[in-house]
Amino acid sequence: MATENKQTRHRIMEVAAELLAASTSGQISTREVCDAAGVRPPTLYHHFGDKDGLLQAVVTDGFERYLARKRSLGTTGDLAQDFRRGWDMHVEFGVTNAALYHVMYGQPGRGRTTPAAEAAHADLVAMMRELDDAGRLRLPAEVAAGVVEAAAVGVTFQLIRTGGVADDPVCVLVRDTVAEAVIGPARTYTASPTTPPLQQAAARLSAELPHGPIGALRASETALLHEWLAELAD
Amino acid sequence: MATENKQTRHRIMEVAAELLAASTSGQISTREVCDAAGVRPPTLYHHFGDKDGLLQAVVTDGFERYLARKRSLGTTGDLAQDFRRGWDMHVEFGVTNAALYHVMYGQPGRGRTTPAAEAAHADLVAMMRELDDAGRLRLPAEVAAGVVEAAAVGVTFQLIRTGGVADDPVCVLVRDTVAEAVIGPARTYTASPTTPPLQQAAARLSAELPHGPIGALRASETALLHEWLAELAD
DNA sequence: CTGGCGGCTATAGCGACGCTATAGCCGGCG
DNA sequence: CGCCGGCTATAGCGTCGCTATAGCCGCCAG
Repeated sequence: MATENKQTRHRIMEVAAELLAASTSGQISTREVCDAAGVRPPTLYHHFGDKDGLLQAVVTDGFERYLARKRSLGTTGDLAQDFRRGWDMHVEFGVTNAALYHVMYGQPGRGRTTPAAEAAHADLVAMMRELDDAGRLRLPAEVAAGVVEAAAVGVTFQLIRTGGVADDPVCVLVRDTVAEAVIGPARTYTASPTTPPLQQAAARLSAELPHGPIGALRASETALLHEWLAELAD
Repeated sequence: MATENKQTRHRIMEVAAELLAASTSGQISTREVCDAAGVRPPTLYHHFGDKDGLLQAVVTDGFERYLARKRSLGTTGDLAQDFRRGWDMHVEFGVTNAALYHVMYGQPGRGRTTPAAEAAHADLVAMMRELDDAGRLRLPAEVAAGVVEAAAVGVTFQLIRTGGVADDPVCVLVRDTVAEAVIGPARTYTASPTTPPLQQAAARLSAELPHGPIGALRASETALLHEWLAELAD
């Protein structure tokens, strides 16, 4: 029982994360954490100070694992695609760890920012700086990071509320809209080689198809059609 | 002391709203509400059932006042400008009533939606329908409402966190970006009839497009796409 | 006038919460 | 061996959301 310092601390965090994930209300009590971890309250408060300290430790740990996984994927070479992948991973983390995500971004206090949220913000600013260095950013890096963060957090909360998943059309739509507003075109160097017939046909129709209602299709439907054609031509 | 039913109930709600606005943590206790209102706990629970009932009553009342004020402004005649004004009012309500806004949209429970949030959603869908009827919506009304809601709530939370105001550049940027993505240009009545090149392109894509899911499109979506292509090629 | 009736409120208290003052365990070091 | 310091347990404080019970008081029939 001597040097199980780290072990006890780690076990408490594990148990707290499990209870938090299993909780429907997103709230846990320190007492149930203590019971489940086989520990008395003073031990918990010795390691984490107070309940908020425990929650912050749990969410920071979970988010750092997510960040490590994200970084381990490296880059695809295409900054715009890296952006989309980063967005999707952020949303997926929030949806699969709804309770933790609320601890990160759902704190009522004015001006409060959790360590995990600050880490996410720093990571985002770094990506924006990368885009800026490549000459593909349409806005100052800090403003762009603010735009992306606001939109991504909003979408994630929405998906949590509606029980949606990361490939929800709303999520993809907002993601690509924000991407287009923030990221500029790649350097002219592209010159897409050997476009498959399906993509050619989609691009051709996209060029011919007017915006607004046509035939039996309403304006909203042609708009969605344009969206799909862009997806197919990509 | 007889028929002060409504008066007592109303006073409790007023006191609760004040305490909630004055609270830095965004949390209030039923006991301090009772003390401030000069009332004992059973009275509070008689009128509101439980603490959540009180909070919902307060937030619903505040939000209904906001909705009434919004509707009393009428329309400007320009739907796009109405959209921007509605966005700004929503954000302003959230920023100036941060605690209430967290009760509306910051509930951890999966799939939970508060009455006030549902009212806001219904109002938004109505506006999107109006845009659709005018032929200026690029997306189905429900999808558009989801996009706008996610972005607006995200921006509002962001402003509350950072202590910003409604005319923050990030807010305006996201607002106009979303507006451009959702709202199309005013109708021009060019009414281009289905030209042969369009029909050719539609038929060509229809031949190339497989049945079943492809890329980001689900099977149901490709099916609908095939339908529309047949419509265009007709 | 009066006596019951029913809606609203107060008294008092339950169980659970976050948190802690205090003391005891126990391995490492002189 | 003794003592010292980090970790843990016992027990409890004050507060929380909520409620069982009873009493107040205007209202209406008798």
